[in-house]
Amino acid sequence: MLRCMDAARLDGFLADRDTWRATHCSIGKAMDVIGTRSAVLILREAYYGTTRFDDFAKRVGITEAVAASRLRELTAEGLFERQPYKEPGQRTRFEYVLTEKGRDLLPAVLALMQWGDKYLQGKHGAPIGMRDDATGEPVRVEVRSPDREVPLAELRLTPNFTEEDASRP
Amino acid sequence: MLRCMDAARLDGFLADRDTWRATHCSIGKAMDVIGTRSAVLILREAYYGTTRFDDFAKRVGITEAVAASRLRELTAEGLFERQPYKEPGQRTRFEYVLTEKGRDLLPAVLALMQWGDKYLQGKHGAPIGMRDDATGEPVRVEVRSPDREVPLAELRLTPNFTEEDASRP
DNA sequence: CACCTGACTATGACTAACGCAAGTCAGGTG
DNA sequence: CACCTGACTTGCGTTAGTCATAGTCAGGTG
Repeated sequence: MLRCMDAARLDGFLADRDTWRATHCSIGKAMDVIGTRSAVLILREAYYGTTRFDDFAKRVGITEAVAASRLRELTAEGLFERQPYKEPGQRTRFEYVLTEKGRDLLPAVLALMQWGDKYLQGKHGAPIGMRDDATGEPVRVEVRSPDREVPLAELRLTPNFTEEDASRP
Repeated sequence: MLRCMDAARLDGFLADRDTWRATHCSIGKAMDVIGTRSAVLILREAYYGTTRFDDFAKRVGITEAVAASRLRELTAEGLFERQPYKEPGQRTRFEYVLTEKGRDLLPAVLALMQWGDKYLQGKHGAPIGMRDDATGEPVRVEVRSPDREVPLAELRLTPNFTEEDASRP
């Protein structure tokens, strides 16, 4: 515990890591919602503009059964809305449209992409480049305070709950 | 495909979403590495400063068997290094220390946390607050170009590969 | 040298995630 | 009215992720 040169700084009773469990941790809860490969790839496709059932299955490369399960779950969790639509001369169908909750996962998904681009692509590098459509400048995902990017070692974590809560389920 | 008001802009042949598959996609590759709940929570603990086997198992709340598997996999993938250390009067043991590759996943993990704080915590809000240790300012994960935060609808994605690559395995 | 402790390994069982293949079903088209 | 198509559902088998419990193993302590 003396060699924490690359860890965040833990404030208050958080500092004694043996006295509390991160049971209400948002990271765990988030993983319960989008902890599968197919869920994240469906989100990716939605960011690319996909809205229809068959397109999700085809473009993600999963079976229709899996696409149906994931879309049902993600809709139940409120990341997608199932909306009726009607093309002329066609019957009414449903499409899966991102909600704000779904759109707000963009930083998480892009952070994964950015990491994969750097470490998992070999010499080819990023297969897809991201730019600001308004300015043409490259886009990155950053952990930052208003003025600057903050590295892990300069992050300070403070509890917003009491020590008693920490031990409860 | 006309209602893409909340999707990224796809450049070049990317625009015709039916002609290519995201087979080399970094997001999928990243999910192959950290697609499990236990892997992400182990990373969280590492960011909090944990380095020892038993502590990972205990603090994450997983069995030692699972901790052993995940730490083995994450070490094999290069996110952790297994380093010998010796406390005085103790025998030599091993600890799991984050590599740069592991540390670089911080934005992805914090993005999940930020999203979970907003949507999965009910009225309590974020159980843990993040601040810049140098300035005391709050810290956020952002998708941004040098000057500003970029929303999904103003992201432009450009291919760094050829149309032929797009169809290959 | 018996004991303890930290770091694992082993066994067994259950569930979730996934693929493949086939079936259903509603409504519009010829 | 037979057919087609998009949007699913069903059934089956495999693998991966997880838990619970118990066992091993190395080395330092008394």
